[in-house]
Amino acid sequence: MNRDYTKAIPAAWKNISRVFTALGDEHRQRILLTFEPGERLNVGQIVEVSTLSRSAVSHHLKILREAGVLENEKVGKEVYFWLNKKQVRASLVAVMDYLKVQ
Amino acid sequence: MNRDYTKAIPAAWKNISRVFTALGDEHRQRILLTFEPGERLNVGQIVEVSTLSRSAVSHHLKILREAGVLENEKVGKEVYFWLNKKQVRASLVAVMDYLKVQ
DNA sequence: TGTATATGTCGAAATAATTGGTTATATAGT
DNA sequence: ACTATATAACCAATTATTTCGACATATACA
Repeated sequence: MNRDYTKAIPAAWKNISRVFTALGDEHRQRILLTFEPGERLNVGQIVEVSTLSRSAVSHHLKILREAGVLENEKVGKEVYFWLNKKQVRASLVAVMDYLKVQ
Repeated sequence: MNRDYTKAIPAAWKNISRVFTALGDEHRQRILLTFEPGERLNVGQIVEVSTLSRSAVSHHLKILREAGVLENEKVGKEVYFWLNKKQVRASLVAVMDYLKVQ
């Protein structure tokens, strides 16, 4: 029984766990599932197929970006987003390691 | 670009994604990290090392149980919880498959 | 430089989740 | 049967998140 975890959560876990916060919202899940493998989409395209306002989409994209789930790059006026496969895989594997589930 | 996902989320994904909702809360993460590999803890033990009230802990345990992250069994007066390793691993692997990140 | 377009940010209101006291149920021991 | 203990369920208050309009910034093009 690890009593320490009631007070402090290890830094390594904290970085990993942001993925869960990011993916724990249905709107953000919908955004993620909108991407086809390898595809890059700009904010306007995501807003277009979303039921949310532009600023709400922007908010969710920020959370996904800060969690490392999405990467982005500005190209001219537009900002393109894409799935950071490496980061997502690494986070999920790290969680499995941490919880010793493999 | 998958436009369908803006309206409906596939059932398969929905089941998987409950894990994220469950693990997206820091209190629930703390509870999970309290378990040592293979360990079973009853509610009283978890409350004892938690900063939350008994009813709050009970609530979080319910969410973790409904997401399939924890399993439980009543033994006498006590209810013991343990990590459902198989389920957690399966969910995380399914997410990786779904997002084609491997 | 002026205008149109794309996106981000801020703040207040709406919405949802969390919390803990209270009550209910079930079990074990006397 | 009665009492004590463990836990779950319910509900109201608090707290956190989400949402969207309005404003700000940055780029492209005439």
